[in-house]
Amino acid sequence: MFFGEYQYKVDEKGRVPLPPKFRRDMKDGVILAKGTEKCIVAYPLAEWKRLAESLAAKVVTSASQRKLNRAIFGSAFSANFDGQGRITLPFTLRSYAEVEDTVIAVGANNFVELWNEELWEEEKASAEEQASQIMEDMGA
Amino acid sequence: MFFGEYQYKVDEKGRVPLPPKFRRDMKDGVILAKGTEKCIVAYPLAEWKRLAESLAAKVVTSASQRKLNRAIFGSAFSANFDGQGRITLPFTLRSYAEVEDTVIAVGANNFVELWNEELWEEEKASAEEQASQIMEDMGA
DNA sequence: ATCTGGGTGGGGAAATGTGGTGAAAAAGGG
DNA sequence: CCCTTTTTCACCACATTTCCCCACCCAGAT
Repeated sequence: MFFGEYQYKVDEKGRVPLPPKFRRDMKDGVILAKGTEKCIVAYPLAEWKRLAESLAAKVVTSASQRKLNRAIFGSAFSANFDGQGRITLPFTLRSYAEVEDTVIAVGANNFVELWNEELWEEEKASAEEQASQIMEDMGA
Repeated sequence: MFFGEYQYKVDEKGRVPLPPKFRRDMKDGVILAKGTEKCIVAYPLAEWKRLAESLAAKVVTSASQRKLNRAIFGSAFSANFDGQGRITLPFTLRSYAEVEDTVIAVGANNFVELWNEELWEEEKASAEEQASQIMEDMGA
């Protein structure tokens, strides 16, 4: 289970460390993919397989099946930790998430999200706003 | 399992490298065929055999089945990797998929698709749209 | 003060992408 | 049927990139 928020530098080669606690749950391998929001998502290998299977099972027609396959598998990259606990982010993903010299690693239960710093601040603010809105609705 | 998206050059002879990870799962041989969408599909030999058998089981039934068979088997070519990990794409397939001097190799679980760059961008956009739709329905 | 764990930076060896050359096979014409 | 021409395929060579390992620094704990 992943939680917490950590800030790291991205070096010239696109390498990013992940928190030691996260590494332990990802030592079998990591799959990187585009998030629905503008971020990079890192799944432990087992978790990603589970997700891919449950998605593949959903679809009926073969045309949409193929299309879905492309979306799921096409945007995925496998990554490994080096001796220092870093993974290299492919250029296409960095560009998509606007990750440059700083990255925020956010634990999100089954997976980890990697964000551009400013985009994360916005996302967090709006998430908290929504949360307090929901809380109010529940209280009333 | 194939996944990820890679861009390569096609040289004057129609040769295209595939990612090293893909090669390992295709070292027994590759079959190239027309995709249902406007792309080239590359199957590992084992996967191709499986596909051929499941088609052969249905072959007698209808005229449309026979047509499908001809379309698939008629457009199929076997290919081998050269010492540099490249395969040569037959001219008919290149022409069909509008592949010229650049190609995108996309992993799609059991097989690999080869796309013209612009056509792939279009396809990817619509595939991702569909995928996020499904994700929302699932509540993932 | 020393030791340990973790973040950052850099260098060197191996792997990979790309272009080219030559030999063998195929095709075509005499 | 044989010789010539063209095409195809496998191997060679280079430049670049990637990956893996080593070294340093900083902070907290012992």
